[in-house]
Amino acid sequence: MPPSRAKKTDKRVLITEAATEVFAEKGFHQARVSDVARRAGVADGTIYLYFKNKEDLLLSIFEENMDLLLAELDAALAGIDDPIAQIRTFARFHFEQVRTNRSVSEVLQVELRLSHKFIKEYRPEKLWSYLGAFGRIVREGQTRGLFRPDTDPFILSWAFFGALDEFAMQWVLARNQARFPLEAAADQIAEVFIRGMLAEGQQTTPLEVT
Amino acid sequence: MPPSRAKKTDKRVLITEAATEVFAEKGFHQARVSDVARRAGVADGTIYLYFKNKEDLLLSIFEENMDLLLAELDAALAGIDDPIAQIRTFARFHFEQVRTNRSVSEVLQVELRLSHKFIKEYRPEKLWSYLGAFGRIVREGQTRGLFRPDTDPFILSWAFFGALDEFAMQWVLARNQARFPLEAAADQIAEVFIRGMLAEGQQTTPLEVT
Amino acid sequence: MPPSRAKKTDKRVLITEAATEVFAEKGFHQARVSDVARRAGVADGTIYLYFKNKEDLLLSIFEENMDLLLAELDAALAGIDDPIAQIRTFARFHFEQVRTNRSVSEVLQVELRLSHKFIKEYRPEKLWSYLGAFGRIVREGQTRGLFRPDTDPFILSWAFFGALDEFAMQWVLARNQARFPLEAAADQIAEVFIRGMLAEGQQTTPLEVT
Amino acid sequence: MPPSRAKKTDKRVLITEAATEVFAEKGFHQARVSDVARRAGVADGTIYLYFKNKEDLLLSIFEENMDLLLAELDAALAGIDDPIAQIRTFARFHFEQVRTNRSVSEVLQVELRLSHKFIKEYRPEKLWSYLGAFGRIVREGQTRGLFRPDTDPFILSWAFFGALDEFAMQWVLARNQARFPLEAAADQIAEVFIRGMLAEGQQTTPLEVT
DNA sequence: GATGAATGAGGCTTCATTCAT
DNA sequence: TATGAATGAAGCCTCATTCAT
Repeated sequence: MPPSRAKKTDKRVLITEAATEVFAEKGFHQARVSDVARRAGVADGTIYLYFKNKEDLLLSIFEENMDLLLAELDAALAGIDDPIAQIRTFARFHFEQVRTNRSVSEVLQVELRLSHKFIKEYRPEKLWSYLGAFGRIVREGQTRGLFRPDTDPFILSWAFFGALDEFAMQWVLARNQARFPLEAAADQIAEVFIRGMLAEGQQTTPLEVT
Repeated sequence: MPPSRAKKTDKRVLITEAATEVFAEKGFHQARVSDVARRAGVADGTIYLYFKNKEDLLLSIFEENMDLLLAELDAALAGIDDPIAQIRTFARFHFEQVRTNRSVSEVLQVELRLSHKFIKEYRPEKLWSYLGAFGRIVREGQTRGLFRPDTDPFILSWAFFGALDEFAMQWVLARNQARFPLEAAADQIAEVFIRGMLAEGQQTTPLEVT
Repeated sequence: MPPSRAKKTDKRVLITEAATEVFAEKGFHQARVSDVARRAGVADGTIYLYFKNKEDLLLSIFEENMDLLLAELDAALAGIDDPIAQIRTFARFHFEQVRTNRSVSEVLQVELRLSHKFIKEYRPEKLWSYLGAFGRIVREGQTRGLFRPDTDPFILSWAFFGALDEFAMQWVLARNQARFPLEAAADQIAEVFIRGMLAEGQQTTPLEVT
Repeated sequence: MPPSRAKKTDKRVLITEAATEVFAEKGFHQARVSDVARRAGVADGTIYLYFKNKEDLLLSIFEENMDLLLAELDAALAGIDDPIAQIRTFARFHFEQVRTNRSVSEVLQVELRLSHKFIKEYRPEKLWSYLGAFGRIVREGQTRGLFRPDTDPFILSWAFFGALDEFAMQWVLARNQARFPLEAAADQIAEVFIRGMLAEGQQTTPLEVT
């Protein structure tokens, strides 16, 4: 890779990471472009070499982080066959991401709203893919007779995501984060959704301890 | 009621309602204070007789509607003894509010969360009592041996709220709202949480059709 | 005096006194009309029954306080024949007023500037009368051969007033007012001006101790 | 000096000078920031790259001119040994500055004093060194037996400054400036203070004509 | 006379974006 | 590519004044 191209990439990444942090700390509207520039160690104008405008920067963060998230989710679910185990893994995976990339998850929360509301032409398809993974698990479970056929995968996808995300948000916001134990929550939420969808006569596989 | 007091009250309400509509339509940041004033039929300055600043106006909308919401939630749950029925009622109630007060919901769901101050300092405390209602239902169900004793009412409160709230937000934001059927979602989500928490050997009471 | 007229007079005085205090504390531009109203215990609108506008209120304070000041200065100087003694009395009188009516003197300081600068048609003739008293003393001293004929009463009037007023201002502003001893200053300043104007061969009358 | 630095400096100076003129002409409160910007030939926002806000701009004018003034006063007094001659020079210097920098004086004399912040928090400290020069002259005169030992240098510093300053203000404000002859005033005021402080048996050195 | 809620013009300030270097 | 000084549109908010009661 020629050094010039490497440099270019570096700077873009630098800006993206800085923006993620700044947006997470101050909120998108409260954050100034020059804050991002300072944090990234570049000049204000440099940002406009890589992004069309402030909003584009926000969407890019969303897109890029979701790409990463999706790839990792796929990897996490890859080796698992049992839908029940997959749901548990999904929940744990989500909270692990939150814990590891706190800023990222904070920004995603906000963007979810911003992108829907103000950017009419923008559709958060990456988010749908994320949810789609849960929908597929449910449908697979239904096919196998494991889950009730009358549960709606689409509705429950949003519900499951909302449940995880709301708890994650509380954890992010909490002064005392011990009040919001992520691991316990992952298992509790997964368990409720699993049992809640279980067909008559089926039973939960035992929870594997990690 | 003396006319002068009535007038005073009217004007505050006028402004709050106008602000709710305008914020819902254009978004908080895109809305100008003078837009709200015009819609309310008052002068710009009048707004500042009742609200400290633009953000205070936004937070007041939350404050006032939450008070109302809590009172109505209590009323809705009041006559019901069965925890299972209460959960179903809770879910339906939440979505009914969303549908009935669409502008209000839009502001609560979307605009408020873009306020950094609201998110970071304000929200958790005010939601506590709304969530508390669900927590109480779960604990009562546990006491009666209806729900598993190993479910955590606190975690599930946030999860339940998150599930409802996320779906409600999608409905509010959706261009095609038929994609997000509120009644079906209420029952689906309630059912999953109920079954998900049910103790061994217990069974769901049949879903009453409204 | 009919009670209604007494009442009217009372309220005007109330407002004037409140305005003097408020203007002294916050400055004319920083003070709000409603501050004055609150301090006076009247409604905002009431002020406009007695004064044309905020500026008129300021000028009225000036006029009224200067009337009082002039009358008292005349009384203080009345029984004194010796110009030298009169100058000493003038200086002491000025500082006594400052000490007694601190707010008044603060406001006069500011108004002096405001009135000159912004109210083109306004001429602070009351101030000129105040200064005129000093000019007359000087001229009388010259007539009697006590003071040098080549001192300019007009110039020295402003100089004398400036000397007194600047020191008074420092006293007013000082956190530690002991640093600015008014009595000592009165005598020092009077003495310098007296000796400074004395004709050759003349000598100061001894300073009477009060 | 590199061109970039020169340009930056230029713009700050440009703004300061424009502000001085505009404030002198219209008064601080009547002047709009955009007036200053237009006069300086810059955009409104540019002013805020160099000054915190409008009042900071006003205070900066004071700050910068006082620094200059002090340096020039020191230079003016530098070659003179005789305290009496120094006092005359001081007075002439003060009025010469006023005449030469009329706009600056107008701002310092009038506008600054309408700033509550300036008056209450700022002024005394900054004047200290200007006044200190006079105090040192008096003390030197006392040491040499030229001035009475019972004159208080501190009190007379303020008095001297007040005398000069008051007359200067009248000159600045006067419609007919011939009424306030600066040279005559310089000599009159200096003479009064010199003779006023002279020890018994001492006599004034003759006034050198410039 | 007295009230004080309402008015609304006007200005300070911010900050995303540009562009000459 | 990178810079960062400069831009200038736009909007929140203040507060002197009015006027219906």
